[in-house]
Amino acid sequence: MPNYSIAKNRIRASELDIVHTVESAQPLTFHADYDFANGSLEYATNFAVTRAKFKGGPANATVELESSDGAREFAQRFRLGDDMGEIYQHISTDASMDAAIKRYRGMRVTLNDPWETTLCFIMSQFNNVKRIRLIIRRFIDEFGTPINDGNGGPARKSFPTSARLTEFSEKDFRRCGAGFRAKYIASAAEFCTNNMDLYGLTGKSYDNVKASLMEISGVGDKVADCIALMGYGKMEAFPIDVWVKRTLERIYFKGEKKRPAELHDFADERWSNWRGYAQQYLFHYARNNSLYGAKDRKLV
DNA sequence: ACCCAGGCGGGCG
DNA sequence: CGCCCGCATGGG
Repeated sequence: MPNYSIAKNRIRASELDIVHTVESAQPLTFHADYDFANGSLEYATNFAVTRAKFKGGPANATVELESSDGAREFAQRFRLGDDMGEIYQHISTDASMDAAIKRYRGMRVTLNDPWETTLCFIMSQFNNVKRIRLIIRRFIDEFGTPINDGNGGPARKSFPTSARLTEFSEKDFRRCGAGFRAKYIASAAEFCTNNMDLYGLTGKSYDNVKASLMEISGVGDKVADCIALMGYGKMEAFPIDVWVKRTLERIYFKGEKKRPAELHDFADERWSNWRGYAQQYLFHYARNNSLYGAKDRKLV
């Protein structure tokens, strides 16, 4: 039985919780607008605007798109083809994971444009989610190209391509609040336009993709894993940020400090090829629980 | 005021 | 290799 179905502009999907998905700090949510009162999401992609309205509970969600054009892309972007039952079975290895899954059931890892993902996660280093959103929005405002959504709605701009950003300089990026990351972004935009084809990496192995990404200045182990996971759909990727590190140490190592390499090995063994999903649930769980040092928060 | 944030590159031992 | 440091900036 398929995990979702599309009929014209209506999508039915099991295990899709849009709220937790947009709150879990993935590239799409760094600039998409979600209206909590209406249960509607709006985002720009591929020079088109997609508007979606969500109905029903997360267990059996219905998504109504403004037009049928974006349906296939929506399904791809929210990974509706994933068998969440199978995934949960793989990653529910203990009481902590069970709790995270129970609380955030239906939260998806999203699949985003590789360059968009690269820029967002270069921006993420030594930064916080709220400020990443702020800076990314400024980048879209400043450097994005206007989209005619044919609806008379609020103006939208496309996410600036790497080629587009080569028309600007480190100084311009700094003006958007990128700070010391501005030089990485200038370098990455140039490199990804002239030296590396990010879109040519699709279909390569996780190890291959990650190694290539790490050739980009400003992309290290953690950021490369984020891009592999959310820009290429590599579920073997396990990004270890401060939240995930703290949480793993706390839950599985009695609070002892562990080096990333050891935590990578631990995750590989424990969650096998679905560790990307395990990571996203751990990350979101940690960020929303004071137990792990988080302050109370709603949407950031 | 002080502290932290989805880390990284470079320099040192 | 591993370790340590500085880094821009806005919000709690």
